[in-house]
Amino acid sequence: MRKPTIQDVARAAGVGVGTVSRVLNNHPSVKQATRETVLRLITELDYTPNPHARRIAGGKSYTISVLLPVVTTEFYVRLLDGLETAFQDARYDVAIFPLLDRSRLERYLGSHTLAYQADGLVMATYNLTALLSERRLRTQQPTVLVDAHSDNVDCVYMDNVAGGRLAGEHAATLPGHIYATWVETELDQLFTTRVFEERRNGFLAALGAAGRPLKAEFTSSFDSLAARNTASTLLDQAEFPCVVFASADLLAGALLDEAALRGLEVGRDLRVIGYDDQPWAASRQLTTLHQPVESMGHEAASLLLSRLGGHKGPPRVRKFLPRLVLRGTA
Amino acid sequence: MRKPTIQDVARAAGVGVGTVSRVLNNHPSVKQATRETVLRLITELDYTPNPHARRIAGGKSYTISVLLPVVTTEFYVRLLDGLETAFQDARYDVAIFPLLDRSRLERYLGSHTLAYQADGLVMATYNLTALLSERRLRTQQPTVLVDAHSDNVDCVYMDNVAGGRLAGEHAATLPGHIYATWVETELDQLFTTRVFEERRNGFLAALGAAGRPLKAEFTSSFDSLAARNTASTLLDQAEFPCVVFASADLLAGALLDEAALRGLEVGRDLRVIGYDDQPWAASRQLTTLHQPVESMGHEAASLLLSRLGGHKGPPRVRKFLPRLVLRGTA
DNA sequence: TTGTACGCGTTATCAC
DNA sequence: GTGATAACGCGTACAA
Repeated sequence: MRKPTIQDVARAAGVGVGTVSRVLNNHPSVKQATRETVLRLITELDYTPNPHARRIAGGKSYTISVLLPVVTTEFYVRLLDGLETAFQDARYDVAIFPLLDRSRLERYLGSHTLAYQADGLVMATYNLTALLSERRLRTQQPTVLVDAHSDNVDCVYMDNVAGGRLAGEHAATLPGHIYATWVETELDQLFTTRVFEERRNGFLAALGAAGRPLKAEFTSSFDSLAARNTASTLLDQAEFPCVVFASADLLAGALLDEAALRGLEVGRDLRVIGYDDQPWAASRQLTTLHQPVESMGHEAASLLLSRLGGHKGPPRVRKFLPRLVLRGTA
Repeated sequence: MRKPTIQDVARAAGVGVGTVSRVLNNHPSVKQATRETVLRLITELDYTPNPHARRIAGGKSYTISVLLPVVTTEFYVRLLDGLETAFQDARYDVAIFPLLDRSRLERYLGSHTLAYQADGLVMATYNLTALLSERRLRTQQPTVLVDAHSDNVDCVYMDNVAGGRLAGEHAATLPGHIYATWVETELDQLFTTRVFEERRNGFLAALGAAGRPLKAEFTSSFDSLAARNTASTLLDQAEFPCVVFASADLLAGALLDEAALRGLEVGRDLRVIGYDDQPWAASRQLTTLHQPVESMGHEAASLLLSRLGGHKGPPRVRKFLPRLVLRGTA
């Protein structure tokens, strides 16, 4: 059986194709009753618009390219979730382009994808605008940066300095020595991120303002084994009671594991502040910093969609603040 | 200035649009002279066909979805290179769908991408056919598995057992105790791979056949810090001369670093056999196993394209053999 | 508020 | 071999 087309829906609903199209695109000038009839028949026939036909008729691709580094992280899953939800509501497709390697960026630039496949561009974590603009011939499509800074294009990012500060301010209210663990910035082989540097700056500033010293700090790479080792080293050297700012929940989790092994009472001998609010954080009572990542993705989409809608004006910046979630561990 | 269309090319070349289309699609029935004229004008006008128009006219999406786990690895870069090159030659687009998370698979299934965006499916490393077929309503598109096994669909993969065996056979010819290092199989948080298990099986079989014992083995997670620690531990315990099969070049590299630090003469006191033949392997004289990953990607594309071309018949299996590259370290 | 008809840039099917 | 021309499914201006 053939896939139903807009014609089929129109015929079945006893209206013209124009009306169906208007319903699809949320045109205000459709009578409520008609709209309902059409919508009913759309679901009844299980009709889905053909995106290709739409693109050729509309002269747009209704597609957004998302360039993002390849790191399996809660962060990117949630970011994509926010982006995709918002874009899908606006009937835009999202084409993900994972940057595994510098050569892959070349491939993206070289393919004709760029020219046809994307009305807009979302770049996550890395600001590749310079790289792009020097290579791009004509297609200078609207761009928004996520989790990155720029003076030239719209961008949204998390305020990691503020997050570190929140952690520091809270830590300063707690008794005992203060420790911290950071993540090595080599997130993948090619690029680096500065988020942990920023969290550290905020944290140190807050401690300084409160007149509390940082007893010692430790660095780990971002994997569970290394996290466990770092936790072990820290607990070997620590004087109790103490409070540890683990700048990623992965590190915080390892700390909790190791503490349990040693019979330390978390929340008393050892207090832990995490960062990320991973799904498991609540059940383990982890006090941590929650980041509104989906909202950030949503906002990024809004900014881009407004540009696609013709919005002119200077680059806009949206900063998102993490929120300290107080639970049992600190 | 508007993008040139097939009409513009036809007019400029003094031919009909049909002819231009035939040239584009490599139809044999075009006179050589005409073809050349058309091709010249295509480049002159900088014409690129509109893929959306093509899709609606052709009734196909000319797009292949590639589902792959998110691991920043030489392997996937090269695999994608092989796949994309082959598909682009056949004028197919590649839509990459990184599986960051189980929820993302749901998103893929839920979107209408599946129905419209893909004529075929490539699944790398994980066999998700069961998951897909139970969810899919009608669109049962041709599928090929890469780096995974299946009895029901075409698949291509590297013979890791053979690779381990090659390493073992070579190791057995060398003097000294034999050690090995493996990688923890938790490649990412959700799925696991069995490649190291397979390499180990092959390696042990070869040693057994040669009557050589394996003195000791070590396990590391797949990151440079852990690799370095493992290398250090191994060299602490090893008796020299010895030969180490490092089942990933990352581990082999760490071993070379650590050996240099201790003043060990590689190729004499310590012999190292790696696996992967990373770009840096040649310059460091690393004896290692080279995998024809691009070829594998190319073959996967060929299998899928043949199905799209109407090929019927039982599932085909293509096994690719790694090749031992003898350099200085062993 | 709604229906009709045209156009988008291709491919495919005819005749020539 | 090659040139017209009819689809393909949708958006949209225009008329009603």
